[in-house]
This record gives sequence, C-alpha cells and structure tokens, in this order.
Amino acid sequence: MKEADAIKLFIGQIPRNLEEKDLKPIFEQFGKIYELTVIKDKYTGMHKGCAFLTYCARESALKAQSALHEQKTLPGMNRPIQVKPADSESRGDRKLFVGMLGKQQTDEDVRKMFEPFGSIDECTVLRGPDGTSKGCAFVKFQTHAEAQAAINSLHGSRTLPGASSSLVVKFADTEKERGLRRMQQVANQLGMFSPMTLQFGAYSAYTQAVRKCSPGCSSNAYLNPMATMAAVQMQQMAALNANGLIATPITPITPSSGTSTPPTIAATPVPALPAPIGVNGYSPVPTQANGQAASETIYANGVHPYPAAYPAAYGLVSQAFPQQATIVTQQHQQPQQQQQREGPEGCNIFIYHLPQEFTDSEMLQMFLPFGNVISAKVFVDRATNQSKCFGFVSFDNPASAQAAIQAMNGFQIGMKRLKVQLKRPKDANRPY
DNA sequence: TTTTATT
Repeated sequence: MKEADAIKLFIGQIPRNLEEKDLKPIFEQFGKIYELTVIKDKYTGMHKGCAFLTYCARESALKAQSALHEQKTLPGMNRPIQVKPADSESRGDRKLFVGMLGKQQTDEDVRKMFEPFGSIDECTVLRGPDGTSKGCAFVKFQTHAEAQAAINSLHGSRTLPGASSSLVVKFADTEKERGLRRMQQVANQLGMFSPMTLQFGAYSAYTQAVRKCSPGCSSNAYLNPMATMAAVQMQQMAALNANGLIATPITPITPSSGTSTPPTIAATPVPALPAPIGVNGYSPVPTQANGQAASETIYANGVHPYPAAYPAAYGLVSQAFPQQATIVTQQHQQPQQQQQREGPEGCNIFIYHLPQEFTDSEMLQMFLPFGNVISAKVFVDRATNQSKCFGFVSFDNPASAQAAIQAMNGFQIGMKRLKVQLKRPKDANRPY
C-alpha cells in the first residue's frame, strides 16, 4: 500500500475550517495519498490548524514538499503553507535555540556562524510583530551530532555586539518545557512576582481550599483571589514537574453541570484540580472516599473535565496574551467605543459572585488561561459606579467557554463561590 | 533570549 521508505509530512498553516476532504484535492495532484489526518485536540476536538500526510510513494512526498512548502498561503492565513517531514520522521534532537544574538543579526548571519558544524535544515531569527529581532534564533541541523558539535564550539564562546552576555547555544525547549514556561508566564501575569510569594500564597490558599472541601469542616478565612489563582498554577506546575504529565486527579471530580451531584460537592471546583505533588513527595491531598464514584461518573460520560480544561487552557495561553495586547491597543485607539463583542452561541459565559473589587481587567486575567477572550465586562451600577458583582466573558470558541466553566464554576473567592455558566440567549427565559 | 501548529 505504501512504500517502506515513505515519508510522513507535517502540513502547517491550514485554515481551521478545512477538513480532510477539503485538503485532499490540494495534495493528491502529487501522487496517491496513503493517509491524511487533520490534527485535533485530544480532549476538545478542536482543529489545530495542521495535519499529517503520508503518500504511498516517497517521491510524491518530495514533490509535494518542493512544490508547496512556503509556496502559497491558504485563504485566511497570514503565513505560507508548511509541508515538511513530520518531527516523528527525524532522528533525535537536532534543533538548537540560540540566545544572546545582537539585534542586527539576520538569518544569514546566524547561518554562516553555524554552517561549519553541519548541514542546516532551518535557520530563523525570531522577530516581533514589528520585525525587530528578539535576539534569538532557532537553528536545525540534519543530525543530533552536528547540533551537539555546534553547542560545544559556540556556546559561551563570544559576546556579540549589543548582547548583554555571551552567546547561548543549547537544544531548543521540548514541548513539555514550553508548557512550563507558559505557566510561569501566566503566574507572572497574575502578579506573583517572586517564587517565595508564589509558594506562600499558593500553600495557604490551597490548604484553606482543601479544608473547605472536607466534610464537617468549615473555614471562613478570606481567600485572596490572586492567591487562589496561584494555587491553581502551583498545582499545575507541581504536577508537570513531577510527571511531565498532568496528574490524574485522585480527589473527587465534580461535574459542575451534574444534576444528581450533592450541592456541597457540586460547588467545589478545587478537587477537580490535579492532586498536587508536594515537596519531597509529600502530598497534602487527602484521598477522599467518595472520589472514586465521582470519577467513574465522569469517565462513563466519556468526558474527563480536568485534563480537558487545563491542558487545553494552557495550550492557548500563548495565543491569549497577544489577544490581551490587542484589547489594550484597541482601547487606546478608540477609547470612546470599545466594542462589546459577543462570541458565537456557546462562547459566552455569565459569571456571578465576583468580588466587589473585580474590574474588567481582573476578570479578563482570570479567564485568559482558557482561551482567546474577545470581551470581558463586569457590570457596574450607573449611579454608584460600583460593580454589580457579575459580568460576561466571551471566547472565540465554545471549547474555551466550556473549559472556563468546568474549571471556574464554584471557584471559591473569599466566602463566595463563583457561578460560571453559559450566557442565556437573549430570547430565552423571558416569560414576562 | 523559546516559535504557528507535531496524532
């Protein structure tokens, strides 16, 4: 069916509305297609804008790559289509991150510097939206050995003009490391500046939250919303650090929409977070007897809300921040009428029991981790200018809205718990 | 000073 030396291609920069049937005509002109798969998010099913393609013949793959790679841009895309061997086709780690470049250096300058060590597949200086160099680059060699040789010779070997320290040459971050980096950025964004603050805030918020969830135990302690968010972040980081994976929750999972769930648990999102891995292997989470039943309920539905919510959410963070920047810019450009954009049906959520002091921007921050926020509005009393303690957040897709609901409904802030649900359509529930 | 994505 396919040749033994067939190449699996990675196809990038494809519009998210194109499915296999739409893509097929573009590629079959180069030969018989063995397999073509659009890549979708494991949990949300969201189209990731890329695909894998294997031709029956190796030659077809080579022809398609040379004819299409970076040669045309599909409708709605800003960058040209990518057609190249999938990562799974390459052997070993051969991609380098190069830091501490001067801002003036071009792709060609960097290429010249690395050429002596082997054949370079890709060489790109990272640039911001305005085209300014970020002072770093990615260089991909054909083999791991070549990359290693470049590290050995170049790392720390010199300080380029305009750089603040000596040249950095190392293997590029893995996907896992990038995830961690993104979460640290989220933590910073939430105002947690030092590791000490972060640990302290997270621990106290976390223990209070756990106590609150234990039967027969009540805590009236005030939870700083940012410390509470810190707790979420910390648990994520701990889980990732320990396993390289999101830990499977051992504590009760709670379907926020479940009708048969006891109210005390239904409003408790904290156990839906992964079991934190404590320092030195100590886990502060008590395993609760009712946890298993709750978990099974979820799996029976085929939906695992926790892994769905957070990996998906953090996968979107890198998109979420540019989005936030966009919002800020828009406010400057048209301060009079920043549009209240509403997303499509299923993308808009209603949030009640917000802390009195929460503003649009704080609510935005709280929901950014779940996707592209296109609008975040706290409702304010006209007369007093005081928050009415509720608001609306709109995402650009329903999966983000569901992730936000799943993770944040019932989230404890102070003595209250957030109510987070889909915004009702305008015409519904208006009997009077 | 870490990217537009890799089942």
